[in-house]
Amino acid sequence: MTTDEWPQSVAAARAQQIKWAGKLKLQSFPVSLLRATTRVVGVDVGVDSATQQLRAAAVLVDPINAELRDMAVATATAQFPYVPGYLSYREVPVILAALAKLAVTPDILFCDGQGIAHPRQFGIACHLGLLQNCPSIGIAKSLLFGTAKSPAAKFGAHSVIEVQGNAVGMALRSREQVKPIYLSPGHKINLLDALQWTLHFCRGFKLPEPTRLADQIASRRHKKWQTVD
DNA sequence: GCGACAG
DNA sequence: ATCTTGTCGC
Repeated sequence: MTTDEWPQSVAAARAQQIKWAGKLKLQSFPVSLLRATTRVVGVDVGVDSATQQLRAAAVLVDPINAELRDMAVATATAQFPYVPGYLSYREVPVILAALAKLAVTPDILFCDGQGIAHPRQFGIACHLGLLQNCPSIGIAKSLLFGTAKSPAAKFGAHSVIEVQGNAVGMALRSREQVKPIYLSPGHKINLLDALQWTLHFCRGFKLPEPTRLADQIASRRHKKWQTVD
C-alpha cells in the first residue's frame, strides 16, 4: 500500500476507497485495555486564513485525565480539493506529517470526520487507521451518510447510525443542550468499543478531548501560547 | 431529474 | 473549513 501513488482524481480516489475498505478490520478493542502508558492521539486540520495552507495538529493526551501531554504541527498546501466523500485525500498528507513529528506512535487515533459511516465505508478515520495500522475512531460534527434518530437529551444517550439496516456508527449526546456528535469506527475497533472510548474522553465539552484539543491547536486561535517565534 | 453533501 | 464579542444559562 505504501507503493501506491496518491490518487490525483476523484475517480482514482473512489477506486482506492472501494479497494481499501476491504482491508479494514472492525475488531474488539475494549477500553478496559487502557493503561497509563497507552498513547492516545487526536488529529485535526485547520486552514490558515492568510496563506490558505492546511495546518494539521497531532496531540498526545493523558489516557487517565485526558490532559494535553504533547503536540506537533505541520503545514502544507492542499493537493486535493474538498469534495464530500473524499475529505481524506485532502487532509491525510498533512496529518501524516504532523504525526511523524510526534515523539510517539499512537495506540489509538481519534480523527475529525467519519469512519465507516461513509458512502463507501472509507472515511478519514479508516484511511488514517490503515496507514498507521492502529485502532482509529471518527468523530464528526455532522452526518454525511446514513440515518439516525436524535438521541435522548441526557448525557451519554445515543442512537445508531444506520445504513441499509446495518449499524455503522452512533449519534451521541456528548454534552447536554448541544447537538450530538457522530462517531464511527475507523479501523481495528468495533462500534461499541468506539463508543466506550469516546465516552471516556468526553470531559464536559461537545468533542472528546483528543479531537477538541487538536481542533483548538490546528485552528490557530490558541496560538497565543506558541507565538513566541 | 432534484437535493444533500465530513472538513 | 472560515467570517466573529459578548452574553445567557447550566
